[in-house]
Amino acid sequence: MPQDAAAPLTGGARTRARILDAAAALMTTVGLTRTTTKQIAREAGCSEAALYKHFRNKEEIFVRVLHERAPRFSTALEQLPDVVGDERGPSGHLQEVALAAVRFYRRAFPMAASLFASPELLATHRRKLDELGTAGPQNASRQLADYLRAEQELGRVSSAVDPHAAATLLIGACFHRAFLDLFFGTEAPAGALLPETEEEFAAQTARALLDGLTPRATS
Amino acid sequence: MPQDAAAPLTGGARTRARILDAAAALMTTVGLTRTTTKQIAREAGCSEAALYKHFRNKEEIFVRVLHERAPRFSTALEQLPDVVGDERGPSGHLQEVALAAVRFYRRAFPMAASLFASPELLATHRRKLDELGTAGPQNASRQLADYLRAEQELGRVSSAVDPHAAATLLIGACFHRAFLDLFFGTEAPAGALLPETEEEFAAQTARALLDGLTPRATS
DNA sequence: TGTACATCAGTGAACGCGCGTTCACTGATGTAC
DNA sequence: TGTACATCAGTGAACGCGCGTTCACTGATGTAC
Repeated sequence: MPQDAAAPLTGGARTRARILDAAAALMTTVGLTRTTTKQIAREAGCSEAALYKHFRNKEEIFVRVLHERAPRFSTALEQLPDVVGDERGPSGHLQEVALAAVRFYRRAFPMAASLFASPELLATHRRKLDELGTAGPQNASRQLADYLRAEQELGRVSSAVDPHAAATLLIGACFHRAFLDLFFGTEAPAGALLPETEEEFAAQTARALLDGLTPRATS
Repeated sequence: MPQDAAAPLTGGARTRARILDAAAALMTTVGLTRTTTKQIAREAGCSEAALYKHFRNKEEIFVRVLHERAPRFSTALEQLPDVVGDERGPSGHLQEVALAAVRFYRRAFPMAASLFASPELLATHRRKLDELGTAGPQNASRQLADYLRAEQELGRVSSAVDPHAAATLLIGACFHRAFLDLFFGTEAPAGALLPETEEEFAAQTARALLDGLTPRATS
């Protein structure tokens, strides 16, 4: 029986939670393979031996982190089916999704990068995602494409375009932006490499997607 | 005096090259921190001790790999300034850039992911890129944006759109697609997660960017 | 109520292994005379 | 030409350190009678 998330954690469950929190934090800051059991224990405030009361070994800790601490894509994406055709319109919703996506990817990227440091862990994680069916990194653009398709049917988005390709553009841009954020770090880059705030980025990117580039003949 | 790349490598330089090749290959397949000096030596066909005749330590090997073996973005991107206004048109060139970008990122991504496993290495690499000035992950979209801006001035691309945002969309989509390729591995996914070939992806994505989504009033 | 025992989260200290690195050495090549 | 020496890429074996993991143990809590 899984622990009710709302119930206060007692006894061993609290230590377990602290271990997962510590591992998740270290994973995103110093990376998977640089994270040692000693570090996890120190950050979790317990002994190294305690780790092995809750997890079989180090790899299981990271597997559980991926399952229980991986950031979830925000409500913006999940609520898209409910906002089809509403008064706000595709532009506003695309912008909101873009903003949520950048923030999500910035938190998820280090974990994803860590996976590439450990092929077995990547395979394990991929298998779990397959079993779940609805999760996985390809699903953000799929859900966004569904929304665009629905808006197409209402005539609020041009029917000429491939919704999947358009969704891929937006999600991809956010993914890339998150990478750049992480690559250049928090400090403001002197050369103004990333001049926009993330809000500006979301607005400009969503707008560029909707505007398109080709001049139309005024038929 | 740097070694002429065309000249045949002799003596020590050949071993050095084999060490870098081996380290680059392992870096992209098993990841930075999983790569041991023993593995590098085995793959390079020399002793571990030989590594230390050519490099101060293990980290220097990876630093040199990043400088000397990092994949370069293909000619497609560098030749953009020369194809402004030519008969092929923005559509064809965007498609070509997209294809080159996917292939480039698929090779570069594991190296980038490795950087996140080692903050010091990331800082070192970023400093070097700063010194070089013209390199770095933000430059692909910058160069593409320059091309779009030039085509705008010729009236072949709508002047309503932000070239930087549009370039960001295309480059980002390619970056994301490369990630998905790597995440799901080479084997064909049963659920048809990535239905398109990379050529189809490039064509559809470039086309979606040019088409835009908003229906225009026929003024 | 007290007593005897079971359970279990958690610990300090130790273990062995594999890692990056260094050591003393070899053998081939170049060079001065 | 031969001889003596310098240089240097490369080696096998060893080193010490830090890692993940295990061990015997403790102390708190629960429970049966």
